[in-house]
Formats: sequence, structure tokens, C-alpha cells
Amino acid sequence: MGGHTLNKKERIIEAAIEVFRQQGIEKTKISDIVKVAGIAQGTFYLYFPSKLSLMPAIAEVMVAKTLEIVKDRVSENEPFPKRLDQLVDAIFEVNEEYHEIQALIYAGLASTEHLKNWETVYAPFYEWISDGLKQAIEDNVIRNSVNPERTARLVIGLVESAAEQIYLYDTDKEDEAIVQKKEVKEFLRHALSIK
Amino acid sequence: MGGHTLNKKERIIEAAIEVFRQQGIEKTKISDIVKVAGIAQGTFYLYFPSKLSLMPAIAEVMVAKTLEIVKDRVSENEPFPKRLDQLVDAIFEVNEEYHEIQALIYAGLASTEHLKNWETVYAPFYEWISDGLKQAIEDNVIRNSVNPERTARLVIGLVESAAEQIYLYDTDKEDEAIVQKKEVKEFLRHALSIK
Amino acid sequence: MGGHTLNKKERIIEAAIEVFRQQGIEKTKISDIVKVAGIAQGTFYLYFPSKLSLMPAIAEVMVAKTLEIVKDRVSENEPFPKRLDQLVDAIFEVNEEYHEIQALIYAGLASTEHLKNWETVYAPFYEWISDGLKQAIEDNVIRNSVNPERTARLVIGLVESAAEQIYLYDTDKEDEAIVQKKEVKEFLRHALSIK
Amino acid sequence: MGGHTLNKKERIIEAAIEVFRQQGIEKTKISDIVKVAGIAQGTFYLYFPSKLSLMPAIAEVMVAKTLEIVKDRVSENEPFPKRLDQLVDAIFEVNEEYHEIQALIYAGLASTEHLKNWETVYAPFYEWISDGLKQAIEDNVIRNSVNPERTARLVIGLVESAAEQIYLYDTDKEDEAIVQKKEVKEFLRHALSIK
DNA sequence: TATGAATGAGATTTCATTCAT
DNA sequence: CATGAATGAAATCTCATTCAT
Repeated sequence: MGGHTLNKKERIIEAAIEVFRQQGIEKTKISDIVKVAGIAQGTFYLYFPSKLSLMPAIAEVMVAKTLEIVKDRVSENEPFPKRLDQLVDAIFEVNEEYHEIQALIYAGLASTEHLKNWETVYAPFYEWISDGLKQAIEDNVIRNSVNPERTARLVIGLVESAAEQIYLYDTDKEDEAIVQKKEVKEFLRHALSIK
Repeated sequence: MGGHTLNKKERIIEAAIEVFRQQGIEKTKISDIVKVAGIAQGTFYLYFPSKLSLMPAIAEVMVAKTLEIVKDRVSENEPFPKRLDQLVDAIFEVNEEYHEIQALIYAGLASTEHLKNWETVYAPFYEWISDGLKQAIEDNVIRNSVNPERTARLVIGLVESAAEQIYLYDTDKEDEAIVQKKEVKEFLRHALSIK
Repeated sequence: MGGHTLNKKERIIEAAIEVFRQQGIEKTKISDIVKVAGIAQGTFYLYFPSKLSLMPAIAEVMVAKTLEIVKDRVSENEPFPKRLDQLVDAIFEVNEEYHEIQALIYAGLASTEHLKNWETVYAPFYEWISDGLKQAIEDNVIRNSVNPERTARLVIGLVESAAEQIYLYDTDKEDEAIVQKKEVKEFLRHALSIK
Repeated sequence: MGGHTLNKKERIIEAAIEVFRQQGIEKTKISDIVKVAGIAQGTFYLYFPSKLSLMPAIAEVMVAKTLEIVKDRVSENEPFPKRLDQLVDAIFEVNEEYHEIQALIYAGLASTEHLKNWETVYAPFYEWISDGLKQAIEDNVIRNSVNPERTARLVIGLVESAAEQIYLYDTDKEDEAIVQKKEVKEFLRHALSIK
């Protein structure tokens, strides 16, 4: 399952994520990426016209990874409040692991015209949360004035920003994280009027 | 009150904000900034050692502008729920005007070691919100389980991310903004358990 | 009679002429030529060792085309002065159609050591004119001090340069051409002392 | 009067002429030019955006040099036929010295959109010849049906193409040149109907 | 013969930074 | 303090050429 089973384009993306995480976008040269990807300099340009054009592809991979972890951590059969807590834990977990990438994607998309893809890239994540909220409304476990699509975005925005506030700083802040998660969970529980 | 009344350092910062907004950090050259600032290339280095060292100064200016608008829009004497609504409106207003800058600061701080300044830069904004929450708890208009400092950060994170979701896209979305604001306000009211 | 009836080598030459005419030699990549020729990148190298090695082949094709048109336009049985006028018209006609190519061949041959082929490539054209002059001398219709071989080169050089002066500019200059042709014809008539 | 008395732009042009003559346009790198000019690589780009953008400037310099030599070789006070012979000798002389450059300018201009400048660049040369023809008509030493402007172009085109036919080949051809010049002079004398 | 993805040497180009004025 | 032409290290990017299929 190593890098060599991936095709060239995927190899480039994985290599870019790795190098960007270590040294940031600004300091990363195309030559660094191709070295890690194990390909020739020119080959990069067969797949991407520039360094920044990588960002949408990276964003997609990152959201996919996030969604995968979230789906894995949130148990199907638990009651909604429990699942909500698991969601918060999962987002914090992803953020701890990939905090540099969050900033990078944001910066990378912001630096380009690719910003408009953001919505598309996040779509599957939004949708999954939205479905969960719909079910919760149906089951009458949260207030029915909640608009699922819109609130999905608020929930993700809230939790991610809370996690970033902790993990943006590279110092280890496990204690901080625990308290922050607790506060977010309570905030969320009230926001959704969990019964 | 034009640019000419500003000293050189301020002229550079204002010019940088202007150029960064138009073309992004990555694509902006020092030469672009000095051209707009109306100073010589070499003069830049008398005030800043590099392009990225501008970011904390820009962040400071932006947060100051934000806080100024927020303080202006939120009436001292209105009841808390009304003031909360005004806060949401104010943050959306700032975001509409300066949405590119939010991303830029984030990107700019993220690209450097200056990230650690983030907390310091945002401090006055956090504090002002935090004070408002403390008062509300004292006045018994929101749940008293709220931790003011922590929740101040959640509130700002929530509202800013909600606003970004609307205004990141350059298309005019006034209708969208109205609905989004309504949903955020309700979300917030429940989150704080406004009585 | 389309490109598909040509063999690969001819397809490459025709494609190169087409692309060179549109974008010049310098800007033309092998990849542009093979795209138009409808062959693979590697196939090019089965027929030509480099881009510039195409030039003699192109020159040959162009001179053949020129000679074909000239022979077609100049009537066998007309008196010499009439045939001289027809020659001028024919060279102007070719130049109007292929003015970029003239410069290209010149440039292409000049860029290489293939320059020495120039004489060989033009030989049939020179010879044909030369034969015409010999006949005219024999028939006593031009001055007999004319050296046919040498003067053939002068005549072609004169008329081609006159045509280039008109057609090098892409604007349509039919009126200009008419006047220029008239002047060249008179110039030539005197130069050869047509009786 | 060495290279150091020239300004940077002139230094670049002189260096480019020197290097182009030695190795041709295609093989010449910007780095070769700046090395000879004694400036930094980046400095080149302060004056010219690309290698080919040098061509019009070079063309101008070359025509100026040509005109200078021609004016020097053609005596003011000699009779017209003598001056015509001197003109032929002068153009052959320039061509012998700078034959590579003639081709280069042609190629260089042809490779770009700068072709349209050709007429402008040659204008002073055309004008000088044209004035000589006008005087000759006035003095009744050539046929008065000559159109001076138009014929100036024909004369230059004729003589230059004749010279190129000799000197394009790098082999020494002094004997050839003598015979060719003789033929051109006679051709010209008849063409203008020198009395 | 024919292919075309991959190569990588080497060219162009950029632009933060310096420094003589 | 201020200037801005010049620098040149270091990046991006190109494209002729190869070679496994």
C-alpha cells in the first residue's frame, strides 16, 4: 500500500501534502515535491501547471481523509448526543493531526481563484452532517427549527475554529484541548436544544 | 485624511493591505507594495525586514478596524439579545468588506512563525466579547455554565466562519446573508440559553 | 488529395510549413508539428534528427512550388518582354501567398550549417531563368553583354526583394503591388536593354 | 571609446551583436550576452523582455552602421556613375563584414511581430539613396521615368541580394565578388539608363 | 515502424535585497 | 532617512530527446 501503488498524479499530491506540512507552502519548491514523489521535475508539469494549482486537489484529499475519520469515530448506533460528542472528538483529532494542512488549504485556496471550489470540496462532509441532523429532527431529539443544511455548516465551522484555536500553536496542548472540547460540546448541545 | 497624512510605516501597511486584497500574498511583490505606497524600493527595508513580517502589523490593523466597527454597531444600552444580533450583523458587515483579508491574515500568519501572535492580536476583540458575556451572566440573561473567555472565542469563530461561507465567494449574496444571519442568531441564542 | 495520401515524411514537412507560417520557427515546438501531422512525438525522430534539419526539405518543396507556378504563368510562345512581365507577376504571386516562408527558409538555413545547400536548392529556378536569358540573347532581344547565369540570380534577387517589400507587411496592399510591379518591370526592361 | 563609455542598453546591444555573429541567435543564451556585456543576468531584463526583442534595436544599429559606411565611401563630388559604383562597392563591403548579421536581422525580425518596423528601420537608408536619384534626374544623368523612392528600394534590394549570394557562404570569394560587382554595376547602369 | 509518457539538462525569469549616491 | 538601479542566487518552466512497450 506504499507510494508506489499510486499513480503519478496521486504520488505528487501525497508528496506535496507531506512537504507542505513540513515546511509550509512558501518555502516549498517544486523540486522538493518531485524529490519526495520520486519523479522528474518535468513530470510535475504534465499534471499540474503550478504549485498553487495543487491546492484544490490537496483540499479534496484532506476532506476525504477527514470524512473517513469522522465516519469511523462516530458510531452508527449510539444516541444522538453521544454521536455529537464523538463528532467533536473526531474533528479535534483530525485537526491535531493535520493542523498545518487546514491553514495551508485555506491559504492556498485563498491565494488563487480556486476558492470557488471550496463549497464543492466540502460538500460531502456538509451532506453527511446534514443527514445526521435531519434524522435527529425526525427522531425529535433536537429542536425542529434547525435548518439541517445551514446548521451543518455552522457546526463544522464552530468545531473546526475551536480546534484550530488550540492546535494552530505547535506546542502540545492536550489539557487545553480537553477543556475546549468540553465547552464546545456544551455549546453545541444547547445550540441544537438537545432533549 | 488621505494616505499622505500617514507616516511611512502606516503607508506601507495600508498599501500592503490594498495590494494583498487585489492579488493575494503569494503574487504580491515588494515592488508592488512600494509602488502603491509611493516610496522607493529600498525604503521598505528601513521599516520591515521582509514581506511576511508585515502580517502581524496588518492583522493588528484589521482587528482594530473590526473592533471599531463592532463597538460602533452594538448599542451599549440595548438588552443582551438585541446586542447579540447586532454583533452578528457587525461581524458579517466587516467580513463582507474585508473577506479577502481574513484569509490573508490567516495565510500570512500561517506561513510564518508569527502564528503565535495570533492570540495576542485577537486579544482585545476576545476580551470585549468576553466582558459582554460576563455581564450577561451577572445579569442572569444567559446560562451561567458559560465560560466567558472560552465562549467568546467560540462565538467569534462561529460567526466569522458563517460569514466567510457566504462572502468567500465574490458573487453578491445579500439574500443568502440574511438567511444565514438569521440561522446563526437562533443558533447562538440557544447555545447561550438566552432567557 | 488530402494530407492522408502523403507518406509520413511528407506529412511532417507539410505540417512544419503550416506551423512555421503561423508561429515562426523559434516558437514552434516539435510537439506542435507532430500534432498537426497527426503522428506521435517519437515518430518525428524516425524521419528527421532535429527541427532545423527540416529546413532544407522545406526549402526544396517551396522552390519546387515556386518554379511550378512560374512555369505555369509564363507562356512559352509569347515574346520575351511579355514573358518577363509574366515572370514578375508570378514571383509576386508566390510571394503574396508564401511571404512568411521566404523569410523562414532564409532564417532556418541561416541558423544552421545547411546554408550551403541554398545554392543547390535554388539551382533549378536559376537554371530556368538562365536558359530564358540565353535564348533572348540568341534571339537578339536583350543586350548580349548579359551573363545569363549571373543575371538570372540578379533578376530573381531583385524581383523577390521587391515583392517582399510589399508583402512582408500583412496588410493587404494590392494597389501598392500594382505600382511596384510596374516599376520593377520597367527597371528590368532597361537593365536588360530590351530592344 | 571602449564598451565602458556606453550606457547599459547600448552595452547589451553591442554584446548581443557580437555573440549572435559568433554563434547565431538560436544557440545564444541570455547568459552569453550578459557575460560579454559585463552585467548581471537580471539587469538584462531591466532593458529587454526577451532575446528576440533585441532584434529591432540591433537592426537599427546595423542600418546606421551601413549608412555610415556608405556615406563615407561615396564621394560627394564625383559624377553619378562613379558614385553608383562606389555605392555597390560599399554595400558589398558591409555585407562582407556583417553578412551573418543581415541574415540574423532578417531571421530575428521574421520570428517576431517586429517585422513591421523593418520599413522604419531602413527608412534613412532608402531616403539617402532616393535623394541621390532625385538629384541625378534633375541633372539629367539618368532616365526621368525613374520613381526615386521606389527605385531606391529596388536598388538596395538588388545590390544586397547580389552581395548575399556571394557572402552568405563563409568561404572566401574575393574573385567571385569582383565579377559579381561588375555584373551588378552594368545591370544597374542600364536599369537607370545612365547617359 | 510507431508510440507518447517520462525525463532532466539547461534555459528563462523573478524578485528580495543591497549599496553607492 | 531615502533612493532605485543593479544584483545574482534561486526559482520556475520548457521541450528536445529517449525508450519501454
